[in-house]
Amino acid sequence: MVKSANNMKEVAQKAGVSVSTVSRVLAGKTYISENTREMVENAAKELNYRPNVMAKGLKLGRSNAIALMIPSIDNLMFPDIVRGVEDVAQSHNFVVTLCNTDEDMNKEKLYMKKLSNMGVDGIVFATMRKNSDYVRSLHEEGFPIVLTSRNYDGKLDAVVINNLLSAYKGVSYLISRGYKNIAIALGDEELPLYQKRLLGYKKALEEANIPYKEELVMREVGTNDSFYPLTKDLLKNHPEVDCFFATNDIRAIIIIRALRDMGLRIPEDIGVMGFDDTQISALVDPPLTTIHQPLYEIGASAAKRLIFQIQHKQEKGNLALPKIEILETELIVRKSTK
Amino acid sequence: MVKSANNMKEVAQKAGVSVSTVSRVLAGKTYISENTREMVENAAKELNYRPNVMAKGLKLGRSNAIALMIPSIDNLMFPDIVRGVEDVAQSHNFVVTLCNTDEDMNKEKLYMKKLSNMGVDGIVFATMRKNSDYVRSLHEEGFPIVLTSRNYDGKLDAVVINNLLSAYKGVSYLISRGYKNIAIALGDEELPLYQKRLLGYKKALEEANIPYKEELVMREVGTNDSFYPLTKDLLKNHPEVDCFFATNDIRAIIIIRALRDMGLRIPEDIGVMGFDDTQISALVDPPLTTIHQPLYEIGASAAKRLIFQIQHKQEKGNLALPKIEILETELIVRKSTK
DNA sequence: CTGAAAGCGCTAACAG
DNA sequence: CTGTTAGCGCTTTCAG
Repeated sequence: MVKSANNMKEVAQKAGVSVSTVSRVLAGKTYISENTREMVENAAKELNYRPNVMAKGLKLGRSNAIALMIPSIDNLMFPDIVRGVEDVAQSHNFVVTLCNTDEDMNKEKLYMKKLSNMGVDGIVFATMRKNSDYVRSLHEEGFPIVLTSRNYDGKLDAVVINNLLSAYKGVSYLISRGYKNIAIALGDEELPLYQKRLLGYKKALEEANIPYKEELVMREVGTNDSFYPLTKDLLKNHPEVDCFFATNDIRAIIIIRALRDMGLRIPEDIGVMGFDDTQISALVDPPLTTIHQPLYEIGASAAKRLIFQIQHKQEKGNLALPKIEILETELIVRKSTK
Repeated sequence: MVKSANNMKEVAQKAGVSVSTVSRVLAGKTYISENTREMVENAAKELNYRPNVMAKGLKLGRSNAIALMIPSIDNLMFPDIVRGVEDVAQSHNFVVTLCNTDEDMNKEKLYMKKLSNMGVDGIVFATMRKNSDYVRSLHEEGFPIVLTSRNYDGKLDAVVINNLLSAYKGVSYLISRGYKNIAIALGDEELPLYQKRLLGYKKALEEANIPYKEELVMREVGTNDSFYPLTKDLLKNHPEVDCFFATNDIRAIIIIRALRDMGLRIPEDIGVMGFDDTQISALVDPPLTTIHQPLYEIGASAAKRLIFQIQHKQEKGNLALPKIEILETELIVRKSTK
């Protein structure tokens, strides 16, 4: 195999100095005579020297890479989070490895096994679940980890939103607009974020003295698409429903489709509210009234915190105490509610 | 700093054998007595041994990672391509580093500098431009590279679609539906793919004996948003226009918005066709008639080819001759045309 | 200010 | 079948 034939040794030879000198000028931390510095820099440039990432990493005990675990980049929640992560990673001279897990724990474990020992210096998990113990034990070994969006318990760093409050704000708004019989479309209830959104919904109803009815809670069976029949069924049994609070934008879109196929107009006949404010929500018809999550900032903050932990560990030998960062959401009123 | 304290040496000690033996059983290629194999495997399991990616990479001269350069993951063209790349990478035991370049050559060069020497074993570029000479020279050094979507010239591997033919098919369909005055919304004309789509448009017109009119060509100024005023202006000056052929879906959506704001109904009053068939095109109103690009397959094929080249180089010492792979597109008729 | 030497963790001859 | 040894390319003492 043709070797890359481009290393410090060659630069050293060309410049007529030792490898250690080359290392020193390229690191640029210590004083070097102006003369040799120039020689080395020229030699490096002429040979188009590019440092060997692996060698450096092996020696220094770090890779300058972080990983980001997400369910799937196809889910419109994640492109913005990824951008946030990558932008701050880049500005700190880190590179990011993207891992799509499809919510498959085995896939995730495989990735972690491959990456945890020098593959990356830390991991952002947007995939945390109740039983992700392998994540916790990796953290206990002292491996830098930051959670986003999902489960968190105070033991690990996390950057999240206040789901209860956000749902509460949304549903309160609906009530303030005169809606009285609001159904809710829930996601995977194993995830605390959906439990919290349900709680927020309940709280808003309670505060308005609207009785909570279990029958108005739509629970996903399998995929998002299940909300299509669910919506039709619900409305058949409860024609009094005048609004749907969907716990994400895709569900809102599916509900709208079902409603339209029943001959209903949005928002004239019935209202629909989304959650997340992903890229599509402004583009669909009608543009969605929804709760904006600062996705980019979530990614950016998570990466910042992760890199902080990586450096902390590098310098002090251990991780800093975990911190939960809560970012603000915002109600975005568009055209899917009256 | 607390070292990860988990290496072959420890496993070897615990198992009472030498490091090379550990290496051998863990590699699993050569015969080892059943006895020691078991000892080693147990020791490894008990110590939760995870191989050091960097050490292995340095020794073997490969990282088992590939990079993917894209303009931005926010652009809905790319999530599917990324999934395609990652799925095949994963199945070949590679990991993928995602690089958002924002079409910024300096950012891209920085990434390449950082990744080219052992950072990754090869790169998929979805960002190729006329003047991306640094990509070509990296390739000439023998570095595995595959292009997608953009420029290509036969010197580098590429997986693409036939843009001319696809546009031709699309516009021919429009003509067959009775549209006679079709405007076109072009993208960055430095990119051959848009030149080709224009050519396809022209060819379809020509074949139908419809004269090509330069005035019906809308050229982007700055961002996609420029098509909003552009559309209004065009229609003011050319009220005879009965259809817009947009060279991507986002542009189609913006045009639709402009048209609606002028009081026009789609498709009753005027038609709009998109291109790409990204995730949103089925979700917007009206759902877009568009040209489907097999985005996932593009990513998957590119990754396959890249890994092939990496292995070829590994085994034979040089790259295989470049190959251009052309994937099929498909006309998707939805509701934005009559 | 600079060179020699050791070693990060792993694999691959080379012996035996 | 297994141990010893060298070395991947780099950084970092330790001398000088």
